[in-house]
Amino acid sequence: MSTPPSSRLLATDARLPPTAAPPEGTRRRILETALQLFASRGYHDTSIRDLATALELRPSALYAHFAAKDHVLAELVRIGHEAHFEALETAFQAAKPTPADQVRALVHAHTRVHAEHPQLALVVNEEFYALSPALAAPAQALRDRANAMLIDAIRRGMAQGQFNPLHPEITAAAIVGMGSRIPHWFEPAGPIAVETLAATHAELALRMLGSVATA
Amino acid sequence: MSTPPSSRLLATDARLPPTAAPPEGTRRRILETALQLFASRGYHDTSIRDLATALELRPSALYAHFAAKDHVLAELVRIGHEAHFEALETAFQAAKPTPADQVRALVHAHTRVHAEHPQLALVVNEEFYALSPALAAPAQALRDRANAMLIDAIRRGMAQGQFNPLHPEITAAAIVGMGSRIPHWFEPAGPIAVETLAATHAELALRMLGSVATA
Amino acid sequence: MSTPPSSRLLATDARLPPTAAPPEGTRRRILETALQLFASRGYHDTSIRDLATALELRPSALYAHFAAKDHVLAELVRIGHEAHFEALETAFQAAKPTPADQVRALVHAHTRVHAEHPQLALVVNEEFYALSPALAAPAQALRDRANAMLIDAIRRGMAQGQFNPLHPEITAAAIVGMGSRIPHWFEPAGPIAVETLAATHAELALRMLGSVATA
Amino acid sequence: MSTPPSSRLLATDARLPPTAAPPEGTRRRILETALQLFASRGYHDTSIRDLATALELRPSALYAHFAAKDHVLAELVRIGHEAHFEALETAFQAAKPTPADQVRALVHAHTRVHAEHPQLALVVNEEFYALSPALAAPAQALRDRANAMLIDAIRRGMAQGQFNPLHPEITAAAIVGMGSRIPHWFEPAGPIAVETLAATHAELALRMLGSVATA
DNA sequence: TATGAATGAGCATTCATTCAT
DNA sequence: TATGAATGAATGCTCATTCAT
Repeated sequence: MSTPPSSRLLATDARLPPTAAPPEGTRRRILETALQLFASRGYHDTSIRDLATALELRPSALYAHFAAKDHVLAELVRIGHEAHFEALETAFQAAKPTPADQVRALVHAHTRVHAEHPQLALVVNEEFYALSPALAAPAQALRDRANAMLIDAIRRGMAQGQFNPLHPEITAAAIVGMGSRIPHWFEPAGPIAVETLAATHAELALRMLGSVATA
Repeated sequence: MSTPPSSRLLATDARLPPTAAPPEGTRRRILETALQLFASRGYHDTSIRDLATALELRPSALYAHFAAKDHVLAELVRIGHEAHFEALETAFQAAKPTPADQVRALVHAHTRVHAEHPQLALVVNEEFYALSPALAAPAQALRDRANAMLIDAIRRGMAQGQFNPLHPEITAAAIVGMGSRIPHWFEPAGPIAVETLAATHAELALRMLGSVATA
Repeated sequence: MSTPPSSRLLATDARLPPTAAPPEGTRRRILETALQLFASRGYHDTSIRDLATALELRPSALYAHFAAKDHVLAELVRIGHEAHFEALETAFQAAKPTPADQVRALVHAHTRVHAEHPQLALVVNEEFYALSPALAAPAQALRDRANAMLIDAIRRGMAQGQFNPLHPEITAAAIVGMGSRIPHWFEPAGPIAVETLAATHAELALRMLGSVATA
Repeated sequence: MSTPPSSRLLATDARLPPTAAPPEGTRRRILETALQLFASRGYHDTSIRDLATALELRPSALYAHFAAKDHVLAELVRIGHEAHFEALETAFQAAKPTPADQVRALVHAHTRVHAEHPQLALVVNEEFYALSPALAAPAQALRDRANAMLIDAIRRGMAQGQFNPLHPEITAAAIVGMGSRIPHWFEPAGPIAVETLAATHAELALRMLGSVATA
């Protein structure tokens, strides 16, 4: 028998993004607490009992709010993807219509969402695979649309001679990946401000793309 | 009751790196099979019975080779870290002693290891947290040393005026993170060659650092 | 492979003493059935499955009532010690305040408890060691207090010249031991009445002490 | 999860009586080590692995010496009963042919055996029930013959008007029981000498029988 | 004699879930 | 909405024992 594992992520409070969030009440409390637990110990290592204990509720009480354990995860994944997609869409629409500004806006928003909601980002990115295809489908659709926005901007930048990536697919994957890694090292209460991180990631993306405006 | 989740990673064979690998025999077969299962379904969603079934062995037989389930994971994590560290050290020593060449060599090696052993990379990066601190300690030490090699090269490049990163910490995290993301999107049997990926990541890293030689 | 062992004790019903007993319900049924099984086959040779089968319950149902197998034993040991201690205290208070009468009352009560609850006596005396120190502590404290009552009466009898034991410690151990042995040979449904046994043990104790009143 | 239980008996070395003992060698070492473990933790709580570990042997090695786990216990029980019976027989034959002297001799020997071999006495008396009837039979026969020797002496003493027990069966059980209790409280290295204990128990027996010589 | 690897049954316990209240 | 009691399947692991070497 071994000592219990260390936690994956120790952020103090697991907030749900205001938009796309469910109303106040027990259902919301369940989601917030599940977010905390799934982020720190993983979906499969969190039992319904653990969740109920943290909520000061009996396990059976949860079934008045969610049909099954994986529906709780599915709802968190849905919320995370919707908040992410809305943030990207809003940023994109507010950006000047040049590829560089659009990429900057998209990466900035992408980074903010990950830095401001690290637990949700972790659960969305790393526990996603625990969902059955049916439950994962809506989220996957949003994910594909978000990726398409970035890739489209990159293509236009290349077509206009503004971007000069070494390899567009690899570069796009690397840019998106910067966001996914945030919960693993970035501390919201640490020395780096979220805005600094977002701005830096945006400029890094342009450097990676060989943007003529930046080079 | 939901349909079973889709697999996280569907690579055909889970190879162990030749160096730092255990000798042939049942112990080795257990590690290879566990690697496959842990990579595709996660440590917590793989039972000893699943592992035994895949090995055509009885569950109790595993305990003649490993003291407990988490010792299997710990061994995989150890092997992964040792292979990674050795690859980086070898590449570093073979590189010309300029910061740019050293960064290029380190990122190239880092990328190769992740692309050639995606299951091991996934388990090492994403199931690491399931280990107790005691079992995780040796791997953590190697990880810290590997990170230090890259950060040291970056610092020297900055001191010599060769690198001009927007923010060294954020940039270092982004460079290292490119490797960690590989198993999530890169397919060894796909259209991009490992060598292309490694070379591209290396050049991307120099762009991110604002390397004068590349800019 | 050998034939199964014979039972240690085959009394028909395992009753719990009315005082210090838990209320009716499943928890009580578990204790009564566990008492029967622990007495006849021993704690370590009784599995949770055996217990559940005898109760016509599934093993997992027991865990709604007791945290672990050893908590069932600990509760039985607690009940046994409390009933024993209460019986001794009551008998002591009702006795005339002479050492001889007090010893007679204590040994009489001690004997009755063992003869009327042989399964509980057996479990308390012979499975006690299977408990961890923490779970055994409360019972041990009561045991010490009960022993002290007898030893104190013996000392006073000696001081008053009423008892003339060959060796007080050995004699006290022998007197107490008469009770512990009861479940091993005495049959409540047999030819000797409980009252006869208790009265005889009381007089035997006085003989052993060389009581002047009896000699 | 509970802390491990305390040991039932903590005597330093578990010796086998010289008579009826097996020859030197591994078989003997197994018996001695098993005696120690069975006495301190009980037969059912001692695994073949525990035994092998204590012997610095592999579990499978034990099967070259004993057919099964319960054969080890059966052999210990046999040795214990033979040593006990021989001691009683020798003492009886050396005693003067009066009932009082015979009882004195029998109780003296009975006590010595229990005090000098407390682990064996414990295992013989308390783990006996773990044996199947077939394996227990030879020991049971010796036990019955030993009891008969004492009861016979008591009957003769009564017939000759030398004993005046309150109740012969109860008194006989109490006398025999003094021996069985010894391992539970008597410490060979403690302040009471074995000879003192044996002599005291012998005189206590005569007091209990209302022996005219002693009264 | 002793070993290492394996077996098949069994262990205590936990799992997600149900259901009458 | 929430509970207490229960379920049936599964969990990681240990058991006594076997057997080829």
